[in-house]
Amino acid sequence: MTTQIKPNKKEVTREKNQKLILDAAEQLFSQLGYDGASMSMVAKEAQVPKANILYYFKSKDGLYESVIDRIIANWNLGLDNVTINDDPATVLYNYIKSKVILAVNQPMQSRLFASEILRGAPYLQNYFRNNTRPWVKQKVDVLQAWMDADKMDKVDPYHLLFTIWSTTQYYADFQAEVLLVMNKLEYDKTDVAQITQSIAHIILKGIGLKIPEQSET
Amino acid sequence: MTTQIKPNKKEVTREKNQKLILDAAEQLFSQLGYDGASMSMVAKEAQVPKANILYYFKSKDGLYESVIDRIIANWNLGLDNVTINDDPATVLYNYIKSKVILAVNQPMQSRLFASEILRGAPYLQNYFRNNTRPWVKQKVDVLQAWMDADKMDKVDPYHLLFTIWSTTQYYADFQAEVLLVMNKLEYDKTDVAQITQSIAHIILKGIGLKIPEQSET
DNA sequence: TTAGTAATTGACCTTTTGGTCAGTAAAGCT
DNA sequence: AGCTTTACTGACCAAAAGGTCAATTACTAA
Repeated sequence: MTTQIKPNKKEVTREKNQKLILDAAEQLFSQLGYDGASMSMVAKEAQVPKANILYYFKSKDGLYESVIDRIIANWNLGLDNVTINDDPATVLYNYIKSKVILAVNQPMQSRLFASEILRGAPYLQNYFRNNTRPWVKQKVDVLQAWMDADKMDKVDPYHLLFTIWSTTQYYADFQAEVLLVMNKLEYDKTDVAQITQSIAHIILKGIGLKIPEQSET
Repeated sequence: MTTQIKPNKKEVTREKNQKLILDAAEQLFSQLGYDGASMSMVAKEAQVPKANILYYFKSKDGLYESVIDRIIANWNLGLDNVTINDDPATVLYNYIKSKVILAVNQPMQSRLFASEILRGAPYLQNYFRNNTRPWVKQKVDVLQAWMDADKMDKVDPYHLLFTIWSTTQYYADFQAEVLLVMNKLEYDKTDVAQITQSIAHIILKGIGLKIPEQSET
């Protein structure tokens, strides 16, 4: 006899409504920024009374924080379990590729983070301090080891990471500019490959590596 | 006998006050974004009555537009007068260097543009269409000519430009993140050189060029 | 000087903002 | 079923937003 988990209607509807609200808030915050999006807009978008949002999330700040927390929870920084024994070219190529795919297909979250950082990252400070910084430190060590072993050029590993982040995120955060300059209405399917190829070519060759053979998916 | 330009006290004070207001607005908009900065904050910062701002600039939109216009007026896209006969390495190295210096020393304007683009560039659309796009087209042609002449690797010239823009601007727009990750309080004097060197190394080598000999300033 | 015009601003207005709260509805429990 | 507790929400609020305007204060030109 399996232990039946109590359905608990209350929790179910609460979770459902919270998801509705968080989805709407995420979209609006990423589109309009913290100050640009209002509680009533979120309420309207989520088709939920405004007071309900306040009931769940206490305040606008609370809602915003919850949105950020949820993104972080699903946020994979990538490059997991990289070791000195891995092949730098393969690892970095895949990292670039995955970041470009993310930037083109799911720009919202990147933009939310971007607008948050632009304002001094009031809500992300702890995240950067406690998560990103140690994560970076670890990758930097691996990069340094690769350099010491002459597997790649000696460049500042921090700036190398920033280079990868900036070039890839650019296509999400500055999408409007990219499209205007290139005179396009939206990214098309060939763009992901084109962008990945260009960035990977420049960065990998730039640190003395070769683009690895394409692995079929 | 030199033609004496009429002092015209009215114009003088108007210009002086407008500068005061625009300076304050530029700072606040770049710090807090369009929605985050209010007219009364600008008034307080500029030490001018709020109604005065409205008198000069008609509306918040008008003020914002004037701020952007002024930045654009002083905005030098760089890479002027580049021709096929120039040396790609020198030209691109100097471009990267000047952009890094700008990013580190005057991040405000870059951030204002960034937050504008993040929101879909409502006020910059025309600028991108009428100025940036043709400017880019011209540089792209030169880059393409260099590639055709085998002076550098064949990569998509648009994405090459985006790569330069993204990597350099990153240090202005995402300064908060960079500093947090690197555990610094602010950029120091060595950073400009360090950043320039890292970016130039990766990008120039990445497109088959060599960093030119340092020219003394 | 002085009339005419433009510049300036304190007081005021409407709308929207984030947020509260008292009352109602809906579970949950025995 | 009936009682308790939690979930919900319409109505409301003070503060702040952007913006107007009538009255006052400069300037300028004759």
